[in-house]
Amino acid sequence: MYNLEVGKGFPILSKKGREGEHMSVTIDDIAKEARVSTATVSRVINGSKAVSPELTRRVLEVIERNRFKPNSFARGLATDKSSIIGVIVADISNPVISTTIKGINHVAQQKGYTVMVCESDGNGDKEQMLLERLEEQKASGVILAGMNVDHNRIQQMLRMDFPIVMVTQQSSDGKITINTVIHDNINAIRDAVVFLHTSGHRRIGFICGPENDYSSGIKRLEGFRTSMEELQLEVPESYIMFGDFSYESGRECMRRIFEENAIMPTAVLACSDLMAAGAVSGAASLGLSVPQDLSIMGFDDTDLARYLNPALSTVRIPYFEEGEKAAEELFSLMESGEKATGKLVYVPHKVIRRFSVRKI
Amino acid sequence: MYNLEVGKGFPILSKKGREGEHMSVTIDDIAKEARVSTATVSRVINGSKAVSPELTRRVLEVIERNRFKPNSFARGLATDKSSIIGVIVADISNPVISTTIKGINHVAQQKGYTVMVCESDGNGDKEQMLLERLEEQKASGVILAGMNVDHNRIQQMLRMDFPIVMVTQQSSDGKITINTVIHDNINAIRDAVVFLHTSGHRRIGFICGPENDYSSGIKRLEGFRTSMEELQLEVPESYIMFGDFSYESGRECMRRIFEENAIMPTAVLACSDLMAAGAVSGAASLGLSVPQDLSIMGFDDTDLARYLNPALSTVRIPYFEEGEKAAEELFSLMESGEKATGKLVYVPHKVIRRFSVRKI
DNA sequence: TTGTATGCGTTATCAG
DNA sequence: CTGATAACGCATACAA
Repeated sequence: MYNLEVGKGFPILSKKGREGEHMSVTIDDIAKEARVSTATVSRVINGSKAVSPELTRRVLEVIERNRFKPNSFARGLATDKSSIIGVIVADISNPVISTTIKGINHVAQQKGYTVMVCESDGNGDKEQMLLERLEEQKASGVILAGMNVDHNRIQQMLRMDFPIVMVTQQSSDGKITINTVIHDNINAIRDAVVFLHTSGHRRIGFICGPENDYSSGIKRLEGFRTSMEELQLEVPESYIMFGDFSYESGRECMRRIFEENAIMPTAVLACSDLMAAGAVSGAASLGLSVPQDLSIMGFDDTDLARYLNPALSTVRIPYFEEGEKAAEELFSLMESGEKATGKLVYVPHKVIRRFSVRKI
Repeated sequence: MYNLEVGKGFPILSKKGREGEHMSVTIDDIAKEARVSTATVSRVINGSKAVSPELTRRVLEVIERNRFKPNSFARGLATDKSSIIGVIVADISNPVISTTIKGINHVAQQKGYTVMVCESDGNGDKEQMLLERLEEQKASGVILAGMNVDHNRIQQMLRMDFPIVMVTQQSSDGKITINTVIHDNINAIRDAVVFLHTSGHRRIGFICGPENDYSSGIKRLEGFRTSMEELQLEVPESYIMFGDFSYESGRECMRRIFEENAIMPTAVLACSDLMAAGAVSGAASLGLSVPQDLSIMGFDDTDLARYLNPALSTVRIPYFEEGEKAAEELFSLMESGEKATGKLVYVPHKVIRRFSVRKI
């Protein structure tokens, strides 16, 4: 029963490989033991075609008993597909990013996929290299989380073997060709401004992201300018400072706002909780206490916002859900076989009132 | 030249697959175009055996020109190895963990490996499932980062196809069979206690991790008890509270220390910066300000420690380096072909003085 | 519904 | 140093 004839005249290898290496059980072993063909085993594994209940039971039993796991290389070789999805990020230890990854992971795991997290350090060449590595690995899809990419790179990416979706940031030329899930930066900032306005603030400073960051830099600044205008509030240019989302830059921007203005704003809106934290610290070192002397508002609603004293009023971006949706988009693309449909999905934000902004 | 005879009588397939699918260039294409055998191409790709300069040049040129990337499935099938290493963590958005992952990633990337990050949510079954998934993927090795595992599970793990190393936490039965890289919890806590003692504190409270956490719970408590004893300092049991490393638990523990003690400690040492942050907040809500009324010290030296006001004195654990070393250990295991050697490597800690502890 | 026989792209063995 | 070719384990078109 174990020696099915092989019609080619070469010797049958015994089950153990060259040097007693750990040979794992294969679909052939299962087939023989269950007295069916490998095709049948394959069918029950993949549920691809109907198999009689009797055989199904028998096969399943043998699979179970031998703890058979299909070899993913062989499977990949045969199908040209893997069950891995890649995620490229600039910095995995950034809380916003890791929360997004968590969301991606959550749905990927449910779908039986594993995610490969790759860090680019914000380096374009490295990013390209990782994309290629992912292509070698035959990733079924990839998600770019928090990456700032321009139109040229988008075009290159569209040529990859897998669908790509962006999350948290969108392509910088406005033409979204790659599917993207994102929060509405303009309206999120507008809502923050309105919140400040409602609290009685009229002179509002702004600590911005870098100018070369489309979604989180340019867009948010645009949101700030237009909403201030709508409210008919004036904004001296010296009320606007460009940081880089870091704590230190928040501190520095605060200092410059203080130094460059005879009349200080009564509130400062920062584009990340981290910069807001820096701003609070900077204000303190300038002898200003928050919120008595100055109100400060953050953005993101990372855990940090709650840990600070005073706890930060901020706008919550649901990064976990954003990651989940991105993964869902990716899977739907993978299922439809399309590289990109240009779909853009938004995730809702929400102003969170805590103690760093006071009513005046 | 393109039609090498095939001696078996079946038709030669044309290069395009069934439906104009994206067929990628294979080693055969390269071999034909460079007028050599696939074996030779394989040799130059892997540098496995000497190939004449002339052929090497020719092959390389063709590879370059066609942007040939070996198919990792085929390669894996032939070698039974992948260039994937798995990392299992409980919570990817925990800063301590993500920093460790960053370190792992750093060396893995250099070595040409990609890492697969899997989240277990601290769930044992899920952890087992992920381990099996990694086995299916033929991961070359896996790192357990910050996972609390007991002896039984270690034994199971040793049966996996790949070497495993633990980082940040060690096996809970003291017998280290799995290679691990870790910081010295006992001495780190001792150094913190000595720091407090040197600053004049004699009544010291302790906010501990959970009792079922071997490395970060039990060990640190042990460090606290023995070092207090060495210093001949008394510790009422009501000075010791068990948290779970969260901000909220830090707050709660602080409250209980306050409620359960007529004579308050002058300093409280928390086993994570996060709990220390909670403790600061808890103290504030009790009318105690830090460090005037009470000194509080953290552990880990996450970024949060610097962001807080007052900035936390704490003990720095170099998690990034710890991750790097773990990866290095894993690679050395992979190279030697051993599953485990029981090696234990320590990473140095350091007390960081900031402003949450005052001299008395 | 089930079985047979390839092909998938590499590596590695074994001859030259 | 080089070439021919048998695995590697699975999926699937084609037969039965």
